Amino acid sequence: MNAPQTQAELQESTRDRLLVAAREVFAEQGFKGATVREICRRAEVNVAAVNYHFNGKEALFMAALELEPIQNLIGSADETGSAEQRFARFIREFMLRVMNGGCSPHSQLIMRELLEPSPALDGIAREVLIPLHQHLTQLVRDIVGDGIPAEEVRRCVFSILGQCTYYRNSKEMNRLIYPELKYDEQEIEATARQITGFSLAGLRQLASR
Amino acid sequence: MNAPQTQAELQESTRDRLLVAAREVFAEQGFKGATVREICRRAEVNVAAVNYHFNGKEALFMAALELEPIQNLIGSADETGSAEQRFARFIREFMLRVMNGGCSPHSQLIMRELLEPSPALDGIAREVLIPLHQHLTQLVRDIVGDGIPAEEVRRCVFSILGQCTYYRNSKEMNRLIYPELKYDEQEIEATARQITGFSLAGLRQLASR
DNA sequence: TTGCAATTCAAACAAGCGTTTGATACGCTT
DNA sequence: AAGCGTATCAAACGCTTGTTTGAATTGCAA
Repeated sequence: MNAPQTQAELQESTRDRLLVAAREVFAEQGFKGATVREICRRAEVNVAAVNYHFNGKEALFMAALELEPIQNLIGSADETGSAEQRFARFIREFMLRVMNGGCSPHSQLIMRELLEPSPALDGIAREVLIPLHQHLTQLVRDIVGDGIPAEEVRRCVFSILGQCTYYRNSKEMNRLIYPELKYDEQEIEATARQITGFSLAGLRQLASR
Repeated sequence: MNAPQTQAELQESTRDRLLVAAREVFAEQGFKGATVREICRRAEVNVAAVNYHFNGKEALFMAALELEPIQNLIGSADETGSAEQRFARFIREFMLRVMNGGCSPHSQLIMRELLEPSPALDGIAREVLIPLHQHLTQLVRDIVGDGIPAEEVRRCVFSILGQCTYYRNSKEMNRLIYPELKYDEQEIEATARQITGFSLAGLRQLASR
């Protein structure tokens, strides 16, 4: 029974190849910029496959999103240690997933969605962004204590997420300004430490008021 | 001689109306998402006007960019006061221009370019982003002193710009998460204070090492 | 008024888009 | 081998895109 049954299971199925290619192209070009023909060319399948296996470009986009990886980041958070330690771990995990140095285009896709709303924005907000904000808000609250107004905590969450996403989103642009900059794992770790240290300084200042 | 000479000067010229509409639509939809027909519809001109007065969509985009306003932000910087005071003023000025609460779509357009590279990216980098980074780098350097390695200063600049751009770029998304959030002038000022305070804490920590 | 260049316009153009079609090939059961 | 549902394919569909065309209109000088 462990012998391959069908040709579809021998070689990676058309459907799966489509999903892989779709994530790449959508991440690079956005929903509008990506074309069905380019996706199919990269997946080496016929254009009609998109409408056969999914139901059009939009449904393919939804399927390509696969929100679980980012959801896992929040769900599987290590709850041990001090608030600051948990915060540092979270930033590191987040950055490793968000920068696509060896990482899947999932995050790139979702990050892109963050600023170029598409038909999938609602679902992403509900399943990823709101939990993300809630998780980060709790982490910040644990650090600054209960004496800080909610809107200040919210702004801190914005400041933290802003730093994280900037590195991802302006990669292309930064390459023009700092051509020598490489985004290897070492640089990502350094970036995570920078964001952690920078943010903790801001949070501690708030906590000490 | 102060009487209006031509009809073109009586009513706003076709060319100018095109530029205004183009800035709006490009800012809202990006270069790829914007359509010539939509721009012309809003400007109430014929579609052929784009290719008559400019030379196609791309040239219209370049003309619509008008980099001066952001360049002015750097050029006309008030150089009085301490480094921290200059930094605070800069963040406030920057945020007021970047959030389009009553502001022209110029900044929105340029900010959009920051993450959705278009044919104009090179020019923008040369004329706006590099001076912006240089200016901010100098401000940071003035605060942290000369003892800090250049790459750490660079990461600080990233952290600061990240905060500034996040508020702009994830406005749409944040409306889904915090529906009650309004981006009036008061909120923008509060945001600028948050970014300033948050960042200064991080910079002071670095300076004290 | 006449003439001329600049401007505007409706219409059409070729190219690209997402999607549909109908035929063909394949894998599996009977 | 025949039959059947699944999967693939080239081709075409209808639509939108940016751009071009050639005629009509306008503004101004002679």
